[in-house]
Amino acid sequence: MAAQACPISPVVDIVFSRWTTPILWTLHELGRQRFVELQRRIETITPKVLTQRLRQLERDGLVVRTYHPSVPPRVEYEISELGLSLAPLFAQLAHWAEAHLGEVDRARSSYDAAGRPLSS
Amino acid sequence: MAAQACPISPVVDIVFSRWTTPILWTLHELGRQRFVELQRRIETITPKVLTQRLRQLERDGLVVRTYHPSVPPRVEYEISELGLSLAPLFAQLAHWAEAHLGEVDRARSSYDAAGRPLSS
DNA sequence: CGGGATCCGATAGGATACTG
DNA sequence: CAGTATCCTATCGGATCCCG
Repeated sequence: MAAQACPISPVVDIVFSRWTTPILWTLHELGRQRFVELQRRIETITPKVLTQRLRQLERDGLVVRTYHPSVPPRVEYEISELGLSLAPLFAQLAHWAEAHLGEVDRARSSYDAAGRPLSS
Repeated sequence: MAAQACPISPVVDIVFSRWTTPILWTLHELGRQRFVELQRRIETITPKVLTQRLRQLERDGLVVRTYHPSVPPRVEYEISELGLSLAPLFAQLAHWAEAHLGEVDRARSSYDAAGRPLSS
């Protein structure tokens, strides 16, 4: 479902699909966590969607799921080795954000200010 | 529409929303291009969606649109200065892809091979 | 607790025209 | 050429209930 002629599309689909960044970020910052903890951290996500995304991340090898058979059951999620290899990438992303997000905001303001005459 | 507790979500929304990577990549690799050229390069995108994404990228200041009033009209798109600042990020992404995409594939295979007993 | 099952509405995005 | 307009579908994601 990606777009050709772009070698990074596959990675983007894997790493930057919906909700994956908050999940990976949370796991990276706060370490191993249980399902409810993740749900509370991310706040706006529903259990259903969280499960979907966690399964996908687990399948892609970015996250490790550990099941503890007990009563009540306990399941913990943590970043895998492979997931950790994304850290520098995320760091650079954060750096870009800090450096250039203001410019984006300004660009938007000026774009919205000029009432797009669709030419010129 | 982003998720809290994750400082890079805003950037992801801007840079890695659907179709933006192929568009930015194409413009970056092949330089200034007209609408149809982009459409042909990306192949699977429809004119409507291409317009939407280009407008968004233009609004965010990542792409510059130049309108040449002539018959037939000519419109050209190119990466902006701000868009160019993403280059190292894309390079690192490509690098990560080359280094780790194989592991993702293997993880998927092994996940699919084991018929998920949902415990263990 | 950690989900799965089901229903359901919103919306992104494809297909197919048509125009300045 | 560079889009816009219209229609229509598919997928996403929210809400709710339930189960081991």
